[in-house]
Amino acid sequence: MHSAQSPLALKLSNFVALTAPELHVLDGLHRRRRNFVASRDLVHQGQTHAAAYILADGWVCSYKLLRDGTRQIVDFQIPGDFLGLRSVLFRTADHNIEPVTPVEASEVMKSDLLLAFEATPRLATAVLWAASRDEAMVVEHLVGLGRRDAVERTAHFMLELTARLILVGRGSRAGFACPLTQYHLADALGLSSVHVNRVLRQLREDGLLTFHKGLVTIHNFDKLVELAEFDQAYLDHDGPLLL
Amino acid sequence: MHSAQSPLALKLSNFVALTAPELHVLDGLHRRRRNFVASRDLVHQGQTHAAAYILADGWVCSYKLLRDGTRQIVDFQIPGDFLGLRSVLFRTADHNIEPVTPVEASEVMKSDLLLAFEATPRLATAVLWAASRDEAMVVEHLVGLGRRDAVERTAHFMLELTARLILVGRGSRAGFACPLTQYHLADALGLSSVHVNRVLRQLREDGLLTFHKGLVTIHNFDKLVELAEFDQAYLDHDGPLLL
DNA sequence: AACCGTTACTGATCCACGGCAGGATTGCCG
DNA sequence: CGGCAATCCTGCCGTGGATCAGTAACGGTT
Repeated sequence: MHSAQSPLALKLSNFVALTAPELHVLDGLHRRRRNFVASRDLVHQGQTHAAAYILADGWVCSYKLLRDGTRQIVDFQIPGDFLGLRSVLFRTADHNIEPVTPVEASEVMKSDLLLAFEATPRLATAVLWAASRDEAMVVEHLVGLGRRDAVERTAHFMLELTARLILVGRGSRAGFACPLTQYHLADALGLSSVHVNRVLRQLREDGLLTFHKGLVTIHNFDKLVELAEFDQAYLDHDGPLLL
Repeated sequence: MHSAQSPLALKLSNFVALTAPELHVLDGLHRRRRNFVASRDLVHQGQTHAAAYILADGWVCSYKLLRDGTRQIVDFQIPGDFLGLRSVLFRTADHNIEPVTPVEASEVMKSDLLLAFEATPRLATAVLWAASRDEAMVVEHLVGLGRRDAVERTAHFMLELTARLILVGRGSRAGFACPLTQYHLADALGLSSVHVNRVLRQLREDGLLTFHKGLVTIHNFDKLVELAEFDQAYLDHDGPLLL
């Protein structure tokens, strides 16, 4: 048995108090460790039969490539997140997945997952809950791209990351370690990298947040939430809150 | 037994050839008919315990409201689509749902759905497939908001609608009946209604598509696909293609 | 008929953001 | 040490689309 809890177990324990046998089953999913280097695509558009993974360490991003060479990052995955769940259930992948950092992940096969779910239904519910939460975040992302200006959008994005990282014990309201470049931010936020730089400067000058040297420092959490119109519900989960 | 096939049955039959008993089960979900008038919200943000529906006739939209009064429409639902699946599985709704037209829908309860899935696993797979397809469309929508200009985005959106409507027999490559106003388009595309108007004019002047009097007429399908960088895979499904 | 609400359409002005171009900083590698 | 590649940062100018401020066309209601 591992000494430290996996990020996934940590995340799920925010929603249901997991029993020892459940934790054990979860642990069983983490055999078959694999490592990937940064920047070499892990999955690419059109690929059939990609595997699914649970991220143990490192960050990856899922993105779509456009004809003119630009790309739109749809989502980042951080430790504890599932990776390519959809593309394992269904035919070909419709997007690319690229490691942002070196990545450590556990390959999970469809059958293993289904077995685990059968053995521990509460686990299945918790995973579904987490997946549904991720989907809600994609929707928020969409809303941001459509209706928020660059500053609000960036602030919102940072808060979202904060909320997610807190769940896996890798961040707090004071900040977190962030391996993203300004180019990554640009591709995710639908901005040019030049403009991202300006936005970050403004956030810094307004005393809200600093993005520097792989470290995001939040100086004024409440003002940031106010500015971004961030839904606090993501953060206010004092203990397991599942049905 | 109903004389005409339900839009949902029609849609699913694009992916799996449904057997008579499967169709029967599907039909059973369509008891409990309900009607809604246009424009009065069917579900609103924060509402707990909203029901799930299968749309039989009419269009609805799901949107998020922002502080400044603007809104972002995340998706439209057309006949054959599920409605609020997520918000029935999980606690409170995080978005609003508004009928665009008068709507006829069948209320489905969690238990009914689960029973139907148990009885006919292939049905469950088909529904999952459809849901996953919808999710992919939300992602495409996101990409459009982030990285496509107004004209491309509008063109892409129209093609997406076309593809979806074809599946339920309410459209063709020549066009479809469209109850949306230019304000709806604006809220979905992240544009001002003024600009939507200009974009539609340009599409019309370029001989690509006309949006007039509740009718979308496509004049040059191929050029539209080219302009919007639309993924033809959505349309090329000659017969059931599911595992 | 006169009235009203909704939707479509247009022109003038403004500004958020993109594109380009160049400089500074860092870290890596021989 | 010097050279190279990322990444970060900034100034200047162009532009896509927002905003404002209307007009026009169309039911529907009384």
